[in-house]
Amino acid sequence: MSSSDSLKAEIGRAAVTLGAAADFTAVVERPRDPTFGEWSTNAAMMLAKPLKQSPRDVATKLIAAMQLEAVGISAAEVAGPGFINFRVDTDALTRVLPEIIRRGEQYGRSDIGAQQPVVVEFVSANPTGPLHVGHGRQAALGDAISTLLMWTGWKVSREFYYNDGGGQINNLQKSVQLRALQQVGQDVAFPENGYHGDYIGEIAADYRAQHPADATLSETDDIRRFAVAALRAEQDLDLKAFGVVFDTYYLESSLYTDGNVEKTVSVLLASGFTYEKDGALWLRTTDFGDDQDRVMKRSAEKGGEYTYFVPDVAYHVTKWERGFMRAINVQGSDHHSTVTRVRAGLQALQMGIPHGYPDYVLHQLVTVMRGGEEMKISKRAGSYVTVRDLVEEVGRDAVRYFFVMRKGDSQLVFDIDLARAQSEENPVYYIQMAHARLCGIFRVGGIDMTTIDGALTDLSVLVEPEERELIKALADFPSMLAGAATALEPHRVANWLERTAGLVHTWYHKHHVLNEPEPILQARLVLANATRLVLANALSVLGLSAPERM
RNA sequence: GCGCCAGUAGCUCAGUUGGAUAGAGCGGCAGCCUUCUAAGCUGCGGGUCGGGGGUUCGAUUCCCUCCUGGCGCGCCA
Repeated sequence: MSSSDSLKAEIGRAAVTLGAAADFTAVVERPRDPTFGEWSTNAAMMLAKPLKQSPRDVATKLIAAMQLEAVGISAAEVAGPGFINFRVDTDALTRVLPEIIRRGEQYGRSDIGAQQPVVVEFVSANPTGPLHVGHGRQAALGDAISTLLMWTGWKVSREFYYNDGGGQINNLQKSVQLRALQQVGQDVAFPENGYHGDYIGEIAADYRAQHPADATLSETDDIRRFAVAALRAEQDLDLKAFGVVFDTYYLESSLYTDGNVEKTVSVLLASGFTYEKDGALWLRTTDFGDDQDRVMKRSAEKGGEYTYFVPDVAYHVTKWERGFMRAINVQGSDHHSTVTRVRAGLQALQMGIPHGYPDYVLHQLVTVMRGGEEMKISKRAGSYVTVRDLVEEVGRDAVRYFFVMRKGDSQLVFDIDLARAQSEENPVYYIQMAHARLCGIFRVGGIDMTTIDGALTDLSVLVEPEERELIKALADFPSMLAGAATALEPHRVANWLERTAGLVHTWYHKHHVLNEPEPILQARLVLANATRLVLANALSVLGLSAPERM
């Protein structure tokens, strides 16, 4: 139980003695201005109306009714329109430091998820080209969300869905085939909507070298398999460069071979929500909130195949049947039209899947700037920046940080020149530097940090304002993390890191540790060690390294 | 035309789920290295929170409406 929880409970108890409803719960938060104290509540303003008294009167009575010492409060005062500000005594404040060190890499973890299984699907790029910067944002975001959920007690499975079927794959196969034919001197036209990237020609050359038996370059199945395998291998390298590891790769093609598509179709047919029109099979998704009905199976003139929609629904059925009570899809906002469609398809099955299944985290697309010009991200035009290019140019940590430092809802301009120019004053270096500096204290002092646990140290000497602010930030880490996980918003971790790193630099600059009198030295070593640990934990949540020296 | 997202300092963006005098970084200006890393620190200036209504003790936050930008609206994926 954190100190704010016990304070909240005490406010609630006191409120009931004044006549508040038994289920009254106060809001306790950090006041904006640190001179107001450590905690603040608006309870008196919330109670003013039901109790028919002025907020300030309620506040005064509330304070009188509370047992402040019992919850570590040294002073309480009424402020403004009726806020109550609380001051925490130093002993209660510093109590968190030994706890942080004791829990170490576990500090910040909680069991909100109760070990329930959740699948987080992200990247899910078609194997038709290398991963571009948009995928990079998704990889950083999806990976951080997954880690956040793990930290808050969910059993997380990271999943990559490969669209290795459908028209784009046929397009890929044709593109490779035509490039191969051109390479052996045949005068064949290359379609405008084919894949124009240089990598297509490379794959074509590799195919010819490894399949000498296919002299006429007509084995389309072989070409398709070869091209898909080659691009999957490329994407794996991209992901490896980025440090993202998936638990499962789910192949769209397996939904056909395993019979899941047919099974889903038969259930939908039996549901009564399908109909035929213009020779095609439709699903009445408008019955479930979609803005138009969707084609399941194309008419004979259009090839008679299932649309992407059907295996997509079948895929999400497997998520449910594999035991994932919760599913989160991280996608670019250009796919947002699939949200209601997939949910509608799952509802039409009437198999007890919840209405909001799956959850979606949609992120706005990334605009890439280079040399002051916007680069068009188009796989078919073959002009775009890959994840690997980016990692090689600015480093993995910096790329990851830049992609998660902003809320997914806001558009992200990734100016490559700026990212490189900023590398010396990059926020990620600023944060990592704070960690390295703290490690430096132990290194220079010749002190083994593993011996600093604070269990028997007198921490009451940590009275400087900069120290109290820093300790509060460390104490807030678990609730910040829980909030970020609940909202699926990793950028909150980044914001916390920047703020806390700033507090570290301020403290470091103003107060020394080594060569201070023994009691202060010991107490500050405890603070330094605890801070170092929490910074490292926060960095690891975002998939960033915590260097001990830079 | 309809749907989703966004609009906050010169620029890039936060804003703890409705709280107090709206913040940070960068840029600008002025300072700080015999002291644990100057990859850093301190101070100053900078605002019609897109506009207008509404809800209430209280709105950047919730509702309505308009303006601007991005994305989507296929028998593509």
